[in-house]
Amino acid sequence: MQHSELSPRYDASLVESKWYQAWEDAGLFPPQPESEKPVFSVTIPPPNITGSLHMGHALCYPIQDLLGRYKRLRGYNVLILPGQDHAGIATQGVVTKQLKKEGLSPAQMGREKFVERVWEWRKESGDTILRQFRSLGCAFDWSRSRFTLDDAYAKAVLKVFVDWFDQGLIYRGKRVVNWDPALRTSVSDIEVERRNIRGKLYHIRYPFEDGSGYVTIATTRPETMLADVAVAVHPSDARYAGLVGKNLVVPLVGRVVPLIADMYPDPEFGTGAVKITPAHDANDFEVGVRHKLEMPVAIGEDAKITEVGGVYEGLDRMAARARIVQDLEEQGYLVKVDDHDIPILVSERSGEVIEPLLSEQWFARQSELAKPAIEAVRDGRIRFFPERYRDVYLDWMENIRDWCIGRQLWWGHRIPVYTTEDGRCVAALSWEEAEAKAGAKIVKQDDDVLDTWFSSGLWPFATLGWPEDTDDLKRFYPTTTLVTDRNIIYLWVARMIMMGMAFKGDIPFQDVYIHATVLTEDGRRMSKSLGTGVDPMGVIESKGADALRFTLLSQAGYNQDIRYSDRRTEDARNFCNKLWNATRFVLMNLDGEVGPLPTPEDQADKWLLSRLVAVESTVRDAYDRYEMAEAATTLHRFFWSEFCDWYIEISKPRLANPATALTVRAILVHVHDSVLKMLHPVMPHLTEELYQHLPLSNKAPFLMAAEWPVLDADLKDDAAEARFDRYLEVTRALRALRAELGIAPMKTLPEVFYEGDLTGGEHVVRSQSWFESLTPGRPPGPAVSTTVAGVDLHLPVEGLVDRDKELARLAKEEEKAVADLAKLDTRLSNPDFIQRAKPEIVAREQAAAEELRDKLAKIVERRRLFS
RNA sequence: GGGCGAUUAGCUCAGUUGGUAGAGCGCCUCGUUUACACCGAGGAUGUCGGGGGUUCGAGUCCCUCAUCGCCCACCA
Repeated sequence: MQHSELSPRYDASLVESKWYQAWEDAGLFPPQPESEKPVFSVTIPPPNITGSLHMGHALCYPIQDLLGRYKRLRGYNVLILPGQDHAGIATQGVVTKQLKKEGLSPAQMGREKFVERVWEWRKESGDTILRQFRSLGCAFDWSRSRFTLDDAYAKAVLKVFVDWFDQGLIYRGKRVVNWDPALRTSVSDIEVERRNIRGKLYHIRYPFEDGSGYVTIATTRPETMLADVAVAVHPSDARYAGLVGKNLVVPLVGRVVPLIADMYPDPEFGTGAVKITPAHDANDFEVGVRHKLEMPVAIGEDAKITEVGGVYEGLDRMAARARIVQDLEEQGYLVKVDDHDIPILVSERSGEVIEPLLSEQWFARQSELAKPAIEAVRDGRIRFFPERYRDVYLDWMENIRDWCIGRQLWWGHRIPVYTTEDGRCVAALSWEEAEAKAGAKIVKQDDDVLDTWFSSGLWPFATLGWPEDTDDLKRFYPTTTLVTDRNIIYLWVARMIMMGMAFKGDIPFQDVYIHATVLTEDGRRMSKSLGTGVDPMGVIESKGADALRFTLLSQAGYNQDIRYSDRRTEDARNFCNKLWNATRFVLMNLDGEVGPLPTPEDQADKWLLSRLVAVESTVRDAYDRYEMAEAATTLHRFFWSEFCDWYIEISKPRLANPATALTVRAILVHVHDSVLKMLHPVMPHLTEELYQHLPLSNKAPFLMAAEWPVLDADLKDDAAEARFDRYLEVTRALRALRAELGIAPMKTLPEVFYEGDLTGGEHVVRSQSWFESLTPGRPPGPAVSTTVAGVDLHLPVEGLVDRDKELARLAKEEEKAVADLAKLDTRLSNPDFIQRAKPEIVAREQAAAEELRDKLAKIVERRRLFS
């Protein structure tokens, strides 16, 4: 290909989809079928089919793509298995909302029709997500894509349920659950958000049945008194000594309830007496169980008062509260009302206030399952990155509670429990199997579906074909790495580990990388409803997927938040352009194929190759530790500053010289090639395009399928780097001197003089400070001078120098040197420092002080010349 | 109430094992030279959240407080 094909400006839209298609056509996404290579496997967190991808996804999935691409380059056989999650509650919510706009409701349609409708939506949303993954450049194995509600997947889910059921790990029980009255389903503890709101604390008088006074209780939810079955006090509470066992009458309701003693009430709070409503409060439920109390339900699934509430029946919970408070007041039961901050639970799915509600639910016992899952993390078979999340996980697992696995929804895996004519329950894979198993006629299947996380918990092995003992399962399980969000450590990560240990007897993944949350520029949550979200697809359209990837990946390490800023995408876009143009420069200066890498003789070559070895090692190590940001910024800086700003500039005169051109060309191409490979995991499309233009002798058909750079460690040369840094320092000093004298940058001047050692770096200093010649010694005529890194520099001037300005410049130089020297002298005159600091530190400081003294003497001399 | 993270230049962030504070953006000055103005050169800018302590030496280690964020927790 000719360089003339490259325009002076990079246009991502012309490049990205082209290469994505080419990779896919070349079959580079699936793992190689027969391969001796080590395996790297990932099953991606299946996104919910609730709409389109957001900025968090634009970080999460490119990280996984980055890892896959990196490992491919490093010689691994890579599987990145994609898919989607049916996301029961969330999806049912989305579709219900859509139906509402059409004036329809799930209830009207019936279960079957509704589920059909959700499948239609699944197709639509699924396609959108797929398209977006592709535009992000994710090289996932689409041929193995899975959906958590596919037939094969469902088989795995049912098997797990039936096994656990038969082992007695799944049971039906009455508990107070988090009831979402909007979605009419229970939701798990980890899907509700605790919020404090300003509310009231009502003090209410409960008279004794025998008329001997009353007990005052405090409550924030007076409407629940309709279902009160007791009043409890702490057994040690002296105020109630002798009263326990007597009966009280619940006001308005008239129910006669006992005063009981229980450890639950806190004598310090309020009056020390608590009304007990087992059906509407989890704590009260525990008390109710301990004391074998009745558990009437006064607030129903629709959040309205039930027939238990007598005259209040049919009122909404909020309206009921108002009425009850009013009635209490009128009838003289209300003692006082205080302002009080009260905690409420809000459903993360619907935003509705959760109603704690007693209901019959399916539960899975967790404590036994947790044990091996705790062990696996404790003994390091599973590692968390960043490590701090290990403790977060362990804390939760060690206090794990039984898992309410049933949801009152239609969209999901229907619970495979069947009831026989004679009222027995069996779990089975199908209706027929249930009849066979029970030896009786089945009359109905349970109406509920499983919590979505029950099915996603099987993801790392169900996607690979389990329960069949497939080749994929043998080759790719346990997977290598899980990349996900910290919000679902409990919901998902913990469940996968438990289920993997239980059904595969082995960990589901070795590493868990928890990525940062993407926030807005001012640190707020990105949310569609708040209007603070930024659409990743818009960024891709305007600046390209590689620019977006670089923006996010260059901020991804062990941090917990990332603030997304459009300005950073501009920088990333500019970086793309820089890479593009550097390639143009290299190509313009080539003449046919380049030879193998020569042994560096020149100081500039030694320096660049030594730096390359260092960079490669840093980048490889950073990728290995999931420090994507470190890798990306290291490459950014190396390429822009060291390769472009210095080496390319230095190479310009050397390319014009036939004696050095061949070497320089080979090094330019070699280093450029290495950078493209190392950067490919971050910016796959652009690097592929540029790689395709390089005239390499051992070129792979695709950069994506190439090999990670293998460098000769002997090229690392610390002495050469230190020496070269001095040339750069001298060059910068000369440029600064010119700038201070008002001489235009890059305008070549005839001659500059120097005293000191610049052996091997003369061409660097001369060309980069823009002089025709760099002459040892002092100039015959007048000059302005400076000293840096032990080298005296003299720039001849011809009466053009403003005497006052030059004196001012020297005064400034002197002032700085004096200040620096004073600091050093203070340190060096401290006997403790001389005695206790490391000798090499002391020597360094002494040498620096010596150099400063020398410099000061010279400045004094130079001032004399101008005064 | 407990745990975790953050606090460094106007903004967004780096700062390895303690050894005289860095980058990008923005700002000021200069410059279109045949890779790139989505560029190059030079420059200005910091009581490293506050207070203690350890140390010859602390942005870095220890204690403590403050502010912001996240997670966990049964106070009616």
